[in-house]
Amino acid sequence: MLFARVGASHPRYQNPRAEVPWMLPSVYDPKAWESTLYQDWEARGAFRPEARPGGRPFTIVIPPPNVTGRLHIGHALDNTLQDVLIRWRRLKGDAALWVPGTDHAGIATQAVVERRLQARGQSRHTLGRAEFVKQVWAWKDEYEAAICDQIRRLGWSVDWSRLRFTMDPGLSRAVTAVFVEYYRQGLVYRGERIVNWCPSCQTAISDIEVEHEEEPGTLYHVRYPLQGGGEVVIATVRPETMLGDTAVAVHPDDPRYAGLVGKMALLPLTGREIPIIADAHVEPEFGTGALKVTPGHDADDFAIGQRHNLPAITVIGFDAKMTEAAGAYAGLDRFAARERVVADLQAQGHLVKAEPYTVAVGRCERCNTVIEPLISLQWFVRVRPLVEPVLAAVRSSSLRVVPERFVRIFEQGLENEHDWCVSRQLWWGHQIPAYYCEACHEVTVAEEPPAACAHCGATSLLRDPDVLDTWFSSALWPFSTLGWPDQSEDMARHYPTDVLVTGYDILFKWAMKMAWSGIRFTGKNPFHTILLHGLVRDHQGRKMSKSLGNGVDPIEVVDRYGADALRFALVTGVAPGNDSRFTWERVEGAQRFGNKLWNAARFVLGAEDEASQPQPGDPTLEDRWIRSRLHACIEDVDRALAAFEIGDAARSVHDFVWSEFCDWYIEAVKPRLYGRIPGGAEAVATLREVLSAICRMLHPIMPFISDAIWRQLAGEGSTVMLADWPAAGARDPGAEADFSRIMDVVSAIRTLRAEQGVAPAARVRAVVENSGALPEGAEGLVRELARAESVESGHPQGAWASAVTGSGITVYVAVSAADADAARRRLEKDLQSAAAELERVRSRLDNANFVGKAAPEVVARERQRQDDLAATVAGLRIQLERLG
RNA sequence: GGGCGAAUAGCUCAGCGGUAGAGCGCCUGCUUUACACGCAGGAUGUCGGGGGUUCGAACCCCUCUUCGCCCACCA
Repeated sequence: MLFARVGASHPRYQNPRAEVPWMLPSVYDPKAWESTLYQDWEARGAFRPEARPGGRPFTIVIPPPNVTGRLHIGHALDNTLQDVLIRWRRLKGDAALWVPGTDHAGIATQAVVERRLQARGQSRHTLGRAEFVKQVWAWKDEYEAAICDQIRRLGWSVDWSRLRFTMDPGLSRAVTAVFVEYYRQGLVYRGERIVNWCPSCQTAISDIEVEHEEEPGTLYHVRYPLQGGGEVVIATVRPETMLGDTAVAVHPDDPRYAGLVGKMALLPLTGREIPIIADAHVEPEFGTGALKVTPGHDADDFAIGQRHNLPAITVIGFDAKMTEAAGAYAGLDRFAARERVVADLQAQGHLVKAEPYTVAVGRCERCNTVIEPLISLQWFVRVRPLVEPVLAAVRSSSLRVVPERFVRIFEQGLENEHDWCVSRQLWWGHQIPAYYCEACHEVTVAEEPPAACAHCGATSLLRDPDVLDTWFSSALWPFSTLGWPDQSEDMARHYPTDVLVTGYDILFKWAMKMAWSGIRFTGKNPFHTILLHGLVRDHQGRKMSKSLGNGVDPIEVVDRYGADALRFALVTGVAPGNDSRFTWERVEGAQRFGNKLWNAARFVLGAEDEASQPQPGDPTLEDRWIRSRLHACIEDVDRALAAFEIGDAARSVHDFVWSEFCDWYIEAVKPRLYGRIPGGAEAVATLREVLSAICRMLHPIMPFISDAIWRQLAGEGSTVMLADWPAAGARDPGAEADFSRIMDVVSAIRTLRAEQGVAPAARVRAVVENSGALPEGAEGLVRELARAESVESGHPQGAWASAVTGSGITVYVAVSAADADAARRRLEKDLQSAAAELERVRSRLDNANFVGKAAPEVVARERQRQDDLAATVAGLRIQLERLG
C-alpha cells in the first residue's frame, strides 16, 4: 500500500466510540502524507506541462530566490500564490509550467562567503579570484539544494526538469548577448560619472540600492571671503567636502547676488580661488541662497559642474578617507575630517553658525554604510529609450498591474528612472564582456573574447574585471530561463509568460527591468499581468528581521502544522498588494479546517457501507440545496481566482465546507444513512459528489490533504492534481430558499432549548406558527436536527416558549417545567427588536422623499417588511399576554 | 515636495450605498454512532474625529488626526 492509512493517534483524542471501521485516524497527520504525495506527483510527471497534452500553455517563472540563504516567510507567501494559480490552471486543463530557479545575488552572496572566509582568517584576496569564485560555487550548490528542499516541503508544483540558475551557461550566454547588443545600439556605455560608492562593499551600486534615511544632522553656515573684499555665506551639511569645492553658485535672478557672479571667492582653509557662477538649480529660499559646488562628491554638483565646465576634485577616496587633494586633512576618515574642518573653520572665524537640521543620508541597503558619491569609471545602461515602450504597454493595459493602484506608481517609477550603473567591483557574477587593448587602450565588446583588438589589431587584450549588477541577469529571467537567445521549443510555447507574482518592494528593482528587457529583446511583454503582494510582518506588524529575531521559518511551521495549514493561513491573511501579519493562531485555524474536512471525508467514506438503499432515488430538498450551494461556491472560487483574490477563494471554500456541508448537509443526511428515513443511496452519491468537488476546489490552496482524501474517494491510482476542475452547474433558488427556512426554524428551536435549559438529550414538542412556514415534508428533518419529538403547525395555548426567526417565522417549544422568566425575557427581547425595526421601517415609509426617490423594488421590500413586522409584533404581544 | 496604504468586536481581519460580519479569545451547556483540532447556544461595536453629498453612508466627496510605506537633484 502506497499510503499509510493509520497515523499516530492524537494525545487529546478521547472518544472511544470513534473507533472507526474504515481505519482512518480521526486526526489528519500531514507527516503521513506530504512527502509521499510530493514524490508521487513528481514520479507521475505531474509537475510538467506535458502532463496536460493539448492544454493551453500557462506559464509562471519563479522570482528566483537568492542563494544567500534559506527561504523566509515572504517567499512562502509569494510562491504559494503562484502555486495556487498554477494548480488552478492545471486543473482547468492548461499545460501549466512553473519554472523554478535561483539567483546568484552578486553582492549579497559574495558578502556571506567573504564573511565565512573572514571567520577562518582568510579573505578573497588571499585566495585569489579563481579560487574564491570556486568557493562561492560550492556555497551556491549547498544553498540551492537547501532551497529546492524547502520548495518540496511547501508542496510547490514546479517543473524540476527546468530548474535554472542565473549563472547557468545558457543564462550567462543570454546576459552576454544582451550586453553586446545594448553596446551595439548605444544603450550601454562606459563613462566617468558620479556614482554611489559603498566604502564597505568596495563597489559602485545603483540608485535604487541606496536607502535614504532622515537623520538628525547639522547645517553649517560658512563664510567664504571674496577676492577684493566682501564675502558670501554658504550653507552645507557636509563641510568636509568644501576642500573639493570648485565654485559657489547662486540663482541667476537672485538680486542679492546679482553683482557677485563672475567674481572669485577664496575657499577658507586652503585659500584656493573659485568662481561664483549662476545656475538655476540653486534654490534662493534655502539657507543663504548661495551653494557651494563640489562636483566630485555630490550628484547635483556634478551636474552643475558639467553645465559650467568646472573641474572636479576628489577629496574623499574609495576607502572613505581624505585623499592627498585634501591637503592637511589627507588620511583622515571622512567623518573625522568633518569635525576637524568645522573646528578649523570656527577657529579661523569662518563659521557663521551651526544649526540642527534633518538630513537625508544615503546608505547602502546591504551593509548600511553611508554611501559616498564618487566619480569613477563605470558602465551604464541608458534606460530612457528602454522605458518608453513599457510606459506604452502599461498605459494601453497590454501589461496589467494588480492591484490597479500600483499602475501609477509603476509609471512614476519608469518616468524617474535615470541611467543605470551596472558594473560592480566584485568577483561573483557575470563578468562584463569588454576587452581593453593594451596597445591602443580601445575597448572591444564581444560575445567571445576577441583574438585581436578591433581597432589596432594588437593581440594583447585585458578583460574588464568587473561583473554586472545581479538585476541585469534577473531582468532577462522570463526568457533566459526558457532558452533565449536560442529559438527553443519552450520559448515558442511558453513565452510570453502569463503572470509575474512578486512583492511590491521589487517592482522597480526587478519587474520594471524585466518589462523593458522583454520588450526590447523579444518584442513582447514578458507577462501580461504583474500581481503584487505585500510584506509578511510579525504579529505586531513589525517587519521581520534578523536583528529583531522575530522572523518565522516556514519549515518550522510546516513541521508543526503541515504545509497545507501554512499555505491556507498565508493566503487568507492577504488582501492584494497589502502587507499582512503572520499569527500562529491563523495557522492553527487552518490546521483545524484541514482536520474538519478530513473528518467530513471520514464520514463520507464510511457512509458508503451504511447506505440502506442500493438504488439511488430522487434527490431530496437537502440534496438539491447542497448542490446549489456547491455551485455557488464553485462560481465564487472561479471568480476570485480569476481576479487574483486568492484569500477570497480560500474563505469561500472554507465557509462552504464548514458552515454548509458539515454543519447542515452532513447532519441533515444522517437519518437517511442510518436507515431511519429512506434515501440513503442518493445521500451517499451526493456526499461523494460534493466531497469530490471540494477536493478539486481546495487543491490549489491545500494540495496535500485534498489529494489524500481524493485518493481514497477515487482510488489510489488517481491524483486530484490531474483531475478536472468542477463545473458550476445551475443554482436551485427554490431549494435554497426552502432549506434556509428550515435552518431558521431549527436554529430557533435550539435557541429556545438552550434558554429553557432543556437537557441536550431530551426531546421537545415544537410548533411552527403557520403551516406554510416549512416546506412540505420538512418536519422530519426539523425533528432530527432540532431533537424535537414532534413538529406541528398552529398556535399553541398555555405556557410555551417562543421565538421569532430572522425570516419572521414564530416558533414555539413546549417545556415541561417552563421557565416563565426566561420565556418572557426572550419574548421581550424579540418584541423590542421587532418594534424598533418596525419603527425604523415606518418612518422611512413616511418619508415622501424615500418613497419618491428610492428604487421601486427597495420601497416594495420595505412595505413588505412593514407588514411582516407588524404581524410579528402583534403576535408577540399576544404571546406575552398568554404568559401572564 | 509629491504619492500610496491602514484606522470596523479584546486580537487578526472581511464587508465598500439599502437591517454591522468571520476566525481566535470570552461566557453557558454537551462523550451528540465524522470531527473535543468538535457540537449547540450566548455576550461584545459612537465602523478614528468633523463636515458634506444622498430618501438612505462603515461604504462616495472634503478635511483633520494617528500609524506605516514609497518616490523626488530635500545644499
